[in-house]
Amino acid sequence: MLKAERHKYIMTKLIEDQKVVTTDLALALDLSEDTIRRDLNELDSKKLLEKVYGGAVQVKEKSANVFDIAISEEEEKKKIVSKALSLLHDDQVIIMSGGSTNLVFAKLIPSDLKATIYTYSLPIAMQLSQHPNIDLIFIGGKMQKNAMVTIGMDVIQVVSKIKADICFIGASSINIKQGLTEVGYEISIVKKAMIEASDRVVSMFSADKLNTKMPHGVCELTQLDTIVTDLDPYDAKLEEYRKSGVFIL
Amino acid sequence: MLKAERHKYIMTKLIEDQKVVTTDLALALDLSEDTIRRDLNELDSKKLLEKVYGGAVQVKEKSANVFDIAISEEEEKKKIVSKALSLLHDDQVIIMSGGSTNLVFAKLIPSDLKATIYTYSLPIAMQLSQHPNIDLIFIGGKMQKNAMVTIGMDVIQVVSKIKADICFIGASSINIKQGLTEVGYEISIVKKAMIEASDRVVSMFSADKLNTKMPHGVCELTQLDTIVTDLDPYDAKLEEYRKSGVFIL
DNA sequence: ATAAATTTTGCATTATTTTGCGTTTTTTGA
DNA sequence: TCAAAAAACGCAAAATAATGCAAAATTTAT
Repeated sequence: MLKAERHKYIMTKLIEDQKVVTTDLALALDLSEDTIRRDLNELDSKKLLEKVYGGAVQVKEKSANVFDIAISEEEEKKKIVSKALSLLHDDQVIIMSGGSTNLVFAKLIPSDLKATIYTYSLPIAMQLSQHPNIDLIFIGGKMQKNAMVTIGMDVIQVVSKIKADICFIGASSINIKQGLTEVGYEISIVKKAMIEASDRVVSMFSADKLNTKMPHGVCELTQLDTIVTDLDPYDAKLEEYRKSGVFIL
Repeated sequence: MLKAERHKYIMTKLIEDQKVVTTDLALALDLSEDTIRRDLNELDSKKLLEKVYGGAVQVKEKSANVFDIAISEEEEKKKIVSKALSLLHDDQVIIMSGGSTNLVFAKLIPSDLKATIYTYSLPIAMQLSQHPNIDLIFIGGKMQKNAMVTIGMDVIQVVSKIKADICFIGASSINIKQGLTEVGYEISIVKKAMIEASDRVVSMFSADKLNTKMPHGVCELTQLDTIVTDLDPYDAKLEEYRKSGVFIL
């Protein structure tokens, strides 16, 4: 009996019974348990089954839940965004861009806050739909799949008609000379529109974004009202930003 | 019996009865209580259950995670929607309403399907954003939070401008006389617009929705092209629906 | 076709895991 | 507070797995 045949037999048996037992297989195929174990190990390393003590079971298909979004350094980001909670007040009209920092922010928004929030980020909208007192408006359009945000003219058109009190803009990169810059052209346009539509512009990001640059400009430093980072506001790294007149939380 | 099997049995039993009792398990599985306790401890440390004096109970699901959406009778719904997969073709323009049945459908859409899909459901958009070949357009508007869908005039306006090949409409209720009916007025309006915008109208639902009624009418039975249920198309319960001319999958 | 090289297999040995039992400790409910 | 039930602990026996090795089988090269 060929090894390939055995493997096929094992896999068939596994589907039939949801499991296979080493000793049973050795008996049925008239082979030593060692050989069976080697087969099982091989199939296991190919992820075709999961070897367990005494035999093997079916691989539990990782439910690959689309919905649990991994946030890197969530604790770090919590520290950043919690500083910005003081900027929130009842009856504000708020625009939020996408990004994991903003998502963490959305999680921490107190549940008694009464406000109107516009966003074009799917995860943020999901999060905010838990808040009973927030009027949530999702800005529709073509989805950019990896970032889970809508982009394009539809988004711009809606954003440009909003009169918001404050907007929270995630940042890909920021530096003294170019200000905020973005990887994607389309996102940069949307963020420009957000800034136009808002009385106050807040950007939250971790310090490693400082003094970096991306191809597409969003706005000058002077157009930002407030930036929030994990650093102390009086940290030396923020010296030049402070000089530019932007408020640092 | 393999340990993996036992663990599976315990978890199943736990979901069935909301709890498991050590002595009962030892009896049912014909093992010492020590072994059961060890299993329970193991599953507890994996956070799959919570061990208590005398047995174990379900882990108090951290509802903290907004993103895992519970779908009741998911397996049942899979059976329904998989029948409808044959209605999908490349290059179609599709509109999908919300609802858990449609969400299950979205999960099963083959990843090589090239199509344009419009939806106003957050979870469905999240799901479809995993599909590399689908052009996804989210229809924005005010969020109805519990259903995680957008509603209102903004939605209607966008939908009414779509020229779709096919739309998939979840159903709250259906009966011979009134056709499709909905709990919410706003949703009923949106669905009307969907039907107007589509060449072909498909509704998927489980048989317990048959011959029930909600306050707000969506459409007559004759406006539906296809309905998909868990029943056999020639089941007696569907007799009258068949007579009305609607195609039954 | 034959010899060499490689792979596969089974066995002995050693290591690891699992399991049930007796005992002690903790928890529960009266 | 006390007694019964359950859990934890240590331990030893049994089952299973890993490892090294040599024989057998298969493949490859000449």
